[in-house]
Amino acid sequence: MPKVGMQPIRCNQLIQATLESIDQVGLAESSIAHIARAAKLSTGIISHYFGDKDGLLEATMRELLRNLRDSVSRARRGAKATPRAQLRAIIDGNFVPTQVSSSAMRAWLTFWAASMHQPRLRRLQRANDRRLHSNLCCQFLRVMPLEQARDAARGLAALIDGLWLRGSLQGADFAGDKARNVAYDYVDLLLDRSQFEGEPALGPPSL
Amino acid sequence: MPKVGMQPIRCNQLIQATLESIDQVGLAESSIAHIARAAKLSTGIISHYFGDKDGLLEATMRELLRNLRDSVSRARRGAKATPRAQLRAIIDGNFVPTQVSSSAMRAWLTFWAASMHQPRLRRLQRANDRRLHSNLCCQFLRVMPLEQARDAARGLAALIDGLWLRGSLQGADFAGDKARNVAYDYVDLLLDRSQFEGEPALGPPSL
Amino acid sequence: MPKVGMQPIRCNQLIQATLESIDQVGLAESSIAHIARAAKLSTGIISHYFGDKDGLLEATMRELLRNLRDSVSRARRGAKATPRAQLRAIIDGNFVPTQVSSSAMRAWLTFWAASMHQPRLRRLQRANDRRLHSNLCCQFLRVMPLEQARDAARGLAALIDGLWLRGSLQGADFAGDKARNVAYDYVDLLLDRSQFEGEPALGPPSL
Amino acid sequence: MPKVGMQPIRCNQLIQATLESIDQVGLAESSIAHIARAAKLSTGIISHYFGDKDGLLEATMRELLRNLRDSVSRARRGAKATPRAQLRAIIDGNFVPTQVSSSAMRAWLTFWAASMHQPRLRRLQRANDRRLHSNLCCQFLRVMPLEQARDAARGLAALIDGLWLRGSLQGADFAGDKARNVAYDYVDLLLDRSQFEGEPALGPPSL
DNA sequence: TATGAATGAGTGTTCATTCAT
DNA sequence: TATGAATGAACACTCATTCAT
Repeated sequence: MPKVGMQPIRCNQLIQATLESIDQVGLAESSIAHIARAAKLSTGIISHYFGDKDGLLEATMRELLRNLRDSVSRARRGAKATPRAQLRAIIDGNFVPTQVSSSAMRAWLTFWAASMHQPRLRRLQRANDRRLHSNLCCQFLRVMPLEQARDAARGLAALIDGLWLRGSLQGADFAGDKARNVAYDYVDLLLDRSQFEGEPALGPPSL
Repeated sequence: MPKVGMQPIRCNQLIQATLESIDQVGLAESSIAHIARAAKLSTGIISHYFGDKDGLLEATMRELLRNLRDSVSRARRGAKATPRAQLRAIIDGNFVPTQVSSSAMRAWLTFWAASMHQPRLRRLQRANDRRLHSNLCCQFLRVMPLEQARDAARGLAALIDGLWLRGSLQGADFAGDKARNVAYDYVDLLLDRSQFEGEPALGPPSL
Repeated sequence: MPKVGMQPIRCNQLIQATLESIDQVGLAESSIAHIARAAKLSTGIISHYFGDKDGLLEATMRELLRNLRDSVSRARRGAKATPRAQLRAIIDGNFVPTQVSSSAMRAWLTFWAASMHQPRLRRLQRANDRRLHSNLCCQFLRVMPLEQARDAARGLAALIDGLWLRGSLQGADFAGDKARNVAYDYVDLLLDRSQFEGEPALGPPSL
Repeated sequence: MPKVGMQPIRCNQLIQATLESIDQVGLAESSIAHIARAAKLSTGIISHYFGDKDGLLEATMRELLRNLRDSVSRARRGAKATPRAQLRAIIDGNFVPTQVSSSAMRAWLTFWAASMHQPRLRRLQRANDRRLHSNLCCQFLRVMPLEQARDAARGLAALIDGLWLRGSLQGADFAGDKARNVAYDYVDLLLDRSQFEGEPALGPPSL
């Protein structure tokens, strides 16, 4: 019998090495040889487990997305059920230290750019995007009408992405707290106006 | 036959071909041969005018930045001097149709990503970034204290970038109007709170 | 669990898979992985039984040659002892259905080509070639002088090979009957002339 | 202006190097690097002129076919118009020294084998095959009925191919004269029987 | 006996760059 | 000024082979 159960170990090794390589030299310079060297494995192992380079990149992006999803889920579970608390939790999930490390943010920007011309990556990005929008919209809908909620979700999603984008363009590790506060503040502005001006869309504005 | 005065014509031809190529196949697939073919020129001409490929890319990014700067300047000159009008003008300049064409936005995201690991491009991106932040901060400072103004500028800059980012990730041409309105609304929220809550930082709140 | 007595079973499995792979995708594309997959075995087993890929190929060619030899022997044993009958039997042995299947003929042409630059295969091919020539020559010698018999054998051997070659270059299964008749006819022409013109080389022309 | 008119020179250099490489180490070992080295050119030049390796191989096979076609045409033009003379001329064209050099014959067998699984090469081989058959058939038709002529053509074509095949499997340069005589003899046998036995298919048997 | 994980040399191909014209 | 022929290093990927289990 062959060495068994290595698959998840090797896959993770290679995905981490890919993230490391993208962080350090960028996707364009992240040759298979470079990644394999970073993982202290041979080049052949990549096709063995991922078929080809695109397979590894896709798996790496999936890992990134899964981490984010988990991070947001965890934050939301730990928060109260009010719209404000839930929205803050979503923001928290997006700005926990693991997500705002220089390495993670660079990977995000890299995959965003790559997804423009790679259908597989694109699909992943779109699905993630829709989930974020839908999560935000859901919460806003509890306190404002549909059209307003959509715009609020669009704005908050853009703000989060924009904060990330700017984070990834800074070399040093990014001031996650500062970013989070900017987003918190935006949520407050949106919710406070809603409470002040209009009627909640569904039920009482139990903020 | 040594034709003279071809330089600006050729340079522009090549820059436009680069943008076209990035739009259509992405930076990774934009080989010199591909760009030269799109420009209907030979490969050799690129080193002739730009030294090497990086030179062409840098020139292309400069062109992009110049266009944006011009667009913002034009919008601001046509606007009233109030903070709100100036902020809206900056937003307008960022969302005029030429800036929110699919082609332009893809180029932006591409260069953002590339600038992470290319010092030359990075410097350009940072300078542009600082100018936007400073422009926004300047206006916010007229109606709020420094710390608040900085956060407001940070937030608005992030929102603008985020709206662009999301625009470039959509295949079709991007709903510039919708995006602009989201940004307008954010400005309004920020300014209105400031007017309501506190004293303007400098002079009367002549909004 | 060490199963015993698997060797001949596994060897045959692998040889058949090799022939199948050569038939379907050609020798150039017949990687060890491809062959092992066709045999529903692992790649490692090949070196276990045959040392390396060349060993497997050699064994496969030997199998091919043994089949042909057996086929000819069987046909000759079932035929009368006259030169004409024996020559026809040799032809029959070369054109029985198992030998003229598309799969077998493609394998033959493949190994012929490979044998040009692989000493081991070459030796096998030469030995086989000599046996055919000698068998044919032997029969012709009974009815014509040495020099003539040699030329006749050379011609008939070439005709048989040529019919095979053309068969293997046709995609569909090859018209063995047609081919056999062409060869029969050639034998008749050679023998009839000999009977008509000259004295047999050895003994009476008991055709 | 660039160095001009190099294309035919380089193409021919590369085709000759391909033949040389196939002769010396076989197709399987004829890597692009090996061929380029033999041509004293760089590897990149092959894609420059032929697109890829398959393009070069196809061009090489075309060259081989063109040489054969020319050789046969030349021989036929220099021969009398009688069926026998024309058939001998076709044989001559197939066995002139350039065609029966070790190098040429090995290339033939190589391409025959390769054509089994490469549609492009296959098409070339089939076209060539049909031309030979049609040429032979045409001549036989002048002295025998259609069905007989077809079989005669099939037989002679197979004999020619078989003689070549056997030639290519011999290491040393091949006895073209001997081979030619065997084929001549076959033609004589076929024509003489026809003259003796039956009526010519078309017109008087002006052999 | 049999597996398949792992290797790394080798392949075809692409590409930025150079340079003679 | 402009070309495109030519280079050769770098790339992703394949593969026969080895070996721990």
